[in-house]
Amino acid sequence: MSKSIIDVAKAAGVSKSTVSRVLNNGSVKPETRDKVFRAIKELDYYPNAMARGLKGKSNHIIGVIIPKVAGKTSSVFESKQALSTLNGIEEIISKQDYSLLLIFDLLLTKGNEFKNNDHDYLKYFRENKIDGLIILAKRNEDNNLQNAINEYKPIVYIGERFKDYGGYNIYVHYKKFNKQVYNYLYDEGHTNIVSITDRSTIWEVGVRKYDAYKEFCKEKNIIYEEENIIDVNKLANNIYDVIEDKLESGCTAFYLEDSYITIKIMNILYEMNKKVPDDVSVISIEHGGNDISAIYPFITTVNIPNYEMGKESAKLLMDILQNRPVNDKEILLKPHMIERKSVKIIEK
Amino acid sequence: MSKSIIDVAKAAGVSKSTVSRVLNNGSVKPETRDKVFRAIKELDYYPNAMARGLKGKSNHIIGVIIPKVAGKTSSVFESKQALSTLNGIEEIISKQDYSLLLIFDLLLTKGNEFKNNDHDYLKYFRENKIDGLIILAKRNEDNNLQNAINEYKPIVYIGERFKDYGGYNIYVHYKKFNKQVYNYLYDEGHTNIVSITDRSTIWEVGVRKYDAYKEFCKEKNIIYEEENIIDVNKLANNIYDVIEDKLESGCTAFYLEDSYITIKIMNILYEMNKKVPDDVSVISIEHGGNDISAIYPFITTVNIPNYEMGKESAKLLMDILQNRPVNDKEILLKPHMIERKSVKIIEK
DNA sequence: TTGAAAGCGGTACCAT
DNA sequence: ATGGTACCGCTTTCAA
Repeated sequence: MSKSIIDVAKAAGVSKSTVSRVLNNGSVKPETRDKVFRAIKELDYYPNAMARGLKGKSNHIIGVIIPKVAGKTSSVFESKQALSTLNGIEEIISKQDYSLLLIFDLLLTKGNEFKNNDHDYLKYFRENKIDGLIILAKRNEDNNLQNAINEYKPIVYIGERFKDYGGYNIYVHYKKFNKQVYNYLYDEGHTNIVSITDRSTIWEVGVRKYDAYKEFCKEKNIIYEEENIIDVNKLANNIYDVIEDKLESGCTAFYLEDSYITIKIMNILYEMNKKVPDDVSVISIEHGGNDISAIYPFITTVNIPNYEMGKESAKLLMDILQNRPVNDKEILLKPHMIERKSVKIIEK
Repeated sequence: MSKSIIDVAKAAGVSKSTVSRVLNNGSVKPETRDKVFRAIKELDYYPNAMARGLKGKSNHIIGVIIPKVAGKTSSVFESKQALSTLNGIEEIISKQDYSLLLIFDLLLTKGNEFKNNDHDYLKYFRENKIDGLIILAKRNEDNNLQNAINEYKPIVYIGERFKDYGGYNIYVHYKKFNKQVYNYLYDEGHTNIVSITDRSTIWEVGVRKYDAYKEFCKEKNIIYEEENIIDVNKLANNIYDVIEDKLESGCTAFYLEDSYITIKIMNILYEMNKKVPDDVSVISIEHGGNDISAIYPFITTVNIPNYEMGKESAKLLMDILQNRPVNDKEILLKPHMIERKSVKIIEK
């Protein structure tokens, strides 16, 4: 049988109000406080978080909404983006004695776009299960979020800039950095660039590649070819053929989405006996620290600060929950490139 | 302002008892039920999980204790073991509309062993935050667990066989399978085998290698050399030298702990211009599906069913929580080896 | 089938 | 500084 505050009160010879005060750092005479603490120890008493929550007290749980892409074989816990972000969140959260409630939200594919499941994540607020929420997902089309920020407890959205949102937002400018990558390759002499991307990723990185490429082509006066961005989800088992095709038609550089794709492509290039960067250049995105460079130490990569995004969002949330002043409701983080030896300089 | 059961009762023109009955599938006249549901919809009412929990009702949250190894740079969300297991858990849990509360437990290093932090994970039960618990950790020395199984809600322990525990246990026989690996290499003609392992992993796989190797040596009449098991945590930056050393002293096969170590060693062997398996044989452990074979398609691996362990443990927990009959309190799962082309047959 | 009321384990206000 | 008590939102028993 579990002990209640009344048991403690009896054991300590005080009223339950006093015990409550001790528990909540109210003003209590030191001796009384000691008595109560002794009783708590003796009885091995722990306050019931549920009962506390009833009065609107924090339960020290924050929710993280993690998108699950329906139909994708690889699951949430295999996405480097999500994992790095969770890492960052955990780093902050666990120091503050908060715990993480993972809320999985199914993303349904709808043509080329995603649609959030009707699963209503806001119910976790309504049910009072969480004190705050971090959302890692495509949510630009999510109207609920708009209302939620007024109605409920704090919500931090991680991903792209959420226009007209007005809530807390940690973001990276995906289109911009994608363009920077294209420009970098261009400056090294590459014009026939093929991206292999993954639109079914949880964030918008892949999606923004299209706009970036379009702008890039326009600015550099290159003919825009839609097939120069390949969505792995659309490829069945013919990646090999597609790569071969692209190489034959003059592609000099591959821009790869993540470690999974990079590994796949590197294996294929190896089978083809193509050398990087002598035969073809390669540039990749690292979503989780050095997940690519650990395997291929010579590949030039762009590092997306997912870990930092997680960290910043958790910090922000903690600040809000603990009534510390918040400077910026929106924080922009920037990817950075690490040049290694996988991009060949092509003389023009 | 959030709505309460009383608001619904008023709107529906019934008493709050009736609303409660509707919510909990008590017997209510169909028309009344309809009225109440309509009111619930209209008001956008959600029962407060806290208030429910107060009466001992399930809150549909299960906890997962995840060990964090203190001082290790790589974090929880980078351990393939933990991730695969979480994947399995998530797979089951989310179908049943439960969510996961992650509880991070710091593991302190104490000489060669680990010691659990004084962080008391049982408080999550005492505080009524969770309905059940899955523990992924080294806990063989944990006495609290012993009491906990009687005192609290269901706990499933994943890892090794937990002797004299009496609780729910999903396990793999680590020593046995380690020995099978050694025997396999022996049958292919290898006797000078070096393991590169990681004792600071969250589970006992690495630790059991020592016993396995000892037994193996005894049975096969090989001189047991402690330095033939190398703990990466003890190596500073001289892995390269150590590998070179071992190769020079006649080592014909490396038995590698996980994908991180495998990647590291493969890179070093590449630098040394040593070919696998011509110059040296390699066998690795996959903790997360094909995390190694995706990168090195020719490496022979042993697959530890972490995903399945997660799945089984979650199933078990769900069965218990939902009062379904439970057949086995202990479930043994078995790793399996996939032979590829990284082990050379040595003629004697 | 339904309603009234007690109680779950706390918090917080009002007295003393 | 401490105690008494109303109340948080819900479940459950008892009576009607």
